[in-house]
Amino acid sequence: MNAYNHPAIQYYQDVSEQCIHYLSIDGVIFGFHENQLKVLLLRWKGTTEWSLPGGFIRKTESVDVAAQRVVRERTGLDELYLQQFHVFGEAERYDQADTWARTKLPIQQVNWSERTISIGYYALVEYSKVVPTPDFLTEECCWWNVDDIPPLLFDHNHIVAVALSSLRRQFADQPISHLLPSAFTVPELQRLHETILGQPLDARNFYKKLMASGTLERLSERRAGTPHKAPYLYRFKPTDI
Amino acid sequence: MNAYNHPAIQYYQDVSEQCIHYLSIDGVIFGFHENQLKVLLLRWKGTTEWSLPGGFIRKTESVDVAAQRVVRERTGLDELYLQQFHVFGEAERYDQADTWARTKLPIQQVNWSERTISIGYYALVEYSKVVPTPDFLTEECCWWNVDDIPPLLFDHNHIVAVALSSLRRQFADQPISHLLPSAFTVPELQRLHETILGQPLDARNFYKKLMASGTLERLSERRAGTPHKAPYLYRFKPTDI
DNA sequence: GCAAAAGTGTTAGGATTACACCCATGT
DNA sequence: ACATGGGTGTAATCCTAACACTTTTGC
Repeated sequence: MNAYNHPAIQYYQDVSEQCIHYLSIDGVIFGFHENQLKVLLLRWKGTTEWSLPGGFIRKTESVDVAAQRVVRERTGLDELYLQQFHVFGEAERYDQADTWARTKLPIQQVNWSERTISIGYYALVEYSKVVPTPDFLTEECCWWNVDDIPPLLFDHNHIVAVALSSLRRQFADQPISHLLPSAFTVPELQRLHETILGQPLDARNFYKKLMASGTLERLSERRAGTPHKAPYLYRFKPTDI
Repeated sequence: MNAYNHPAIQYYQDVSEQCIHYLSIDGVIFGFHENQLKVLLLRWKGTTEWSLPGGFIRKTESVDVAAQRVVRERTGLDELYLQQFHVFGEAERYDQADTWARTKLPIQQVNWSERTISIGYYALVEYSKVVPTPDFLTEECCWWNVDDIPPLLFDHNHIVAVALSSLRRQFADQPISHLLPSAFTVPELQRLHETILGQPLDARNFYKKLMASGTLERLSERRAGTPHKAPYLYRFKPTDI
């Protein structure tokens, strides 16, 4: 394949015609597995360089819909907890020449050296339901522990950091349901909160506060297949509105 | 003046060349005066229609800088507390035909019927320092009590509502200095907080909490020229970072 | 002097934190 | 039996909310 029929060229031509210039979406897709908060990253074809998934907004498409599209294409998931959290609008967000060189795209061919404003969204998804799927510019899509993220392309390390702090602020005082399956145990929820907060929590106080919130209901089953005492399963009460 | 030399035409031509398409900034400029939270609005030429101030982003300009520019041009102020709070990106945010008719612009002449994504910023400014200045499409710029805002052009009533709730959330638990002069009295600060929260506060508890925060220092002067007992002036301690 | 606002301390209640033991299960 | 994690109550502390009187000043 030479630079002239590189799939990026057709893609950027289509984007150029159909999408809004200078504007993009970056998605920080959070999952939770084995007591680790994870983020979905993409490895670019023929490189060892990683980035967040992203995309562009069609000229008549709602921004939220575009963000959903981005996340859906990488995860296969449709019903999403999706939250706009920041616009990254600096005139020089990163070293463009360096970054495009690292992607190994024949970017000279596509007139896409303009500056980009990016709208950051984060998604909270159920890890086990995700089918990580690379796009046509990338050859690998997989989960990374947020604590072990390598240096990313563009300013994506910064975007992840802002997403994480937004997530922490937003859920400072409410239980997070979206990263777990609909039925879960209290200790599982506690591990999730501990991971996001980055500090251990007292099991008794956690349990008490949770019950006081009145949003949980205990199911009749317990979590099977574990060693030791089988914990009860709970779910969030359906909100009847 | 006919439609062909309407200043809007030249403006939109310039914007079209120099600025990013489909993207704009709307500014919710908050002030505080006579125990009322106020917002700066513009009345469009030859109409009784009001809107928020707004503007466009130059192709190589940081979004924050563009927002500063918008606010500076309407207020004359340069050092601003400015906060990005939401992106309004719905595909159909308002009835375009209706809105453009209400502006009485010869908008058929300017090819500007495209959809717009708007980045919302709010600014907290010192009321007395503002020189409200209309732009070339508007003939009046003045303060409105947030509680008395008329039906605005575009979806600007919605934007104000979101700005206000962001402001309340953001300052749920910290004193707001930016809407008052640098030296102020505790009762003045209390009125401000009461106005933003929409509920009365207990003076003793307010005072205690404020002092406990350790961020205030009492000046030697008192507020002169008031009837009754002269209150002490305070200021926020300069943060030595 | 009197009306109006400023300035301040104490107490009660609610929420948060700290802390320890028994239970169920798989090995 | 024992190792491992689950499940739960009580007491101390801190924070928040309620509440009233004296001081100052202009009129």
